[in-house]
Amino acid sequence: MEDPRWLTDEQQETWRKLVTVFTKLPAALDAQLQRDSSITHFGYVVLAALSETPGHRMRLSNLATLTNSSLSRLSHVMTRLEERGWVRRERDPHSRRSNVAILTPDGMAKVEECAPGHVLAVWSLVFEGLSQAETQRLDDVCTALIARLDPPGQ
Amino acid sequence: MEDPRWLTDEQQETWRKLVTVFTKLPAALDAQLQRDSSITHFGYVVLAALSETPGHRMRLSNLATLTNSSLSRLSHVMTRLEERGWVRRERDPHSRRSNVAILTPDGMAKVEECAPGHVLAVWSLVFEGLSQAETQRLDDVCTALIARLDPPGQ
DNA sequence: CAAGATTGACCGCTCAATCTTC
DNA sequence: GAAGATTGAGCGGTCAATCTTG
Repeated sequence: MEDPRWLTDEQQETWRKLVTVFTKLPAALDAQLQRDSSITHFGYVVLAALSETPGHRMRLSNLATLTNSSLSRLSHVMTRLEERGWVRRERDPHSRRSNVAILTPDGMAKVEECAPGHVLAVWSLVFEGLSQAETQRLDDVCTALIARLDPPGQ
Repeated sequence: MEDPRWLTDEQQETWRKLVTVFTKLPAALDAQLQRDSSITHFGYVVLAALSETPGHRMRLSNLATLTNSSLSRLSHVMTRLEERGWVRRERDPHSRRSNVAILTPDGMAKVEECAPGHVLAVWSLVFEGLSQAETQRLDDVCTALIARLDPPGQ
């Protein structure tokens, strides 16, 4: 666990599998949502995040953090979601340089329309095959990985 | 573990974490390779796969399967890698409708140039923080997920 | 100058259409 | 017609530049 110049055989094997997972899982999610609801997984994540928030509204910078995206990416997506009538933007009354994303009624309806198919996909791609103990292990592993990915030292 | 209509609270929480991982991990890998070596993670995967093969050559359809990509995606990437002189294509002598991807000497040099930085990134993003037991659990979890993602019933 | 946000150019991927070989 | 592969259009994302507010 000390020499970063190579990986052990076990680590290489595990790495290949992890790459397969993060290649295929997002592709499968996007494919389902695109096919059944004509929306990106990330677009859905944005709408879903707003739908769980009091007043269905949130500052863009906070929304970007919550959805693990850059402000630039979020802004582009907001533009597309706005064109479809699912969100709108408002100036934050408390700070003139902040903007707030707001879920429209149509947007809320869209989330509710997408959710069943998406949940089914998540369930059958991930959780159907996992026992409660395995789910807990998946959670632990993700927690450990996130600790490395979200630079704790800032 | 039976009703696909909703996820349990634990599953929802685990799902959020998993989404964070497969959002940030590929982004971090791409960022490192792009910054230090001006190559995509997927481009690197293609070159690395060829570098481990006898004769540094492989049929495109096999390479697509091995790298979890569509033939279309692979073909586009091959075009870009070819323009940079790292691979070339040849007609398969055994089957006139198959093509073979071949790693050039420059391509081999490119892999060797990229590898140290990439390995260091993988190590510090993933394995540095994991004990051997945790690595084994990560492997198990990935194996379980892949079983669902790679439709076994074809 | 930093934080919040937007914009445009460029690049990579997906999807459907197409071509060739079996 | 299916398998192997390529191509072009269109879309989503990144990066750097820009604008405004604090």
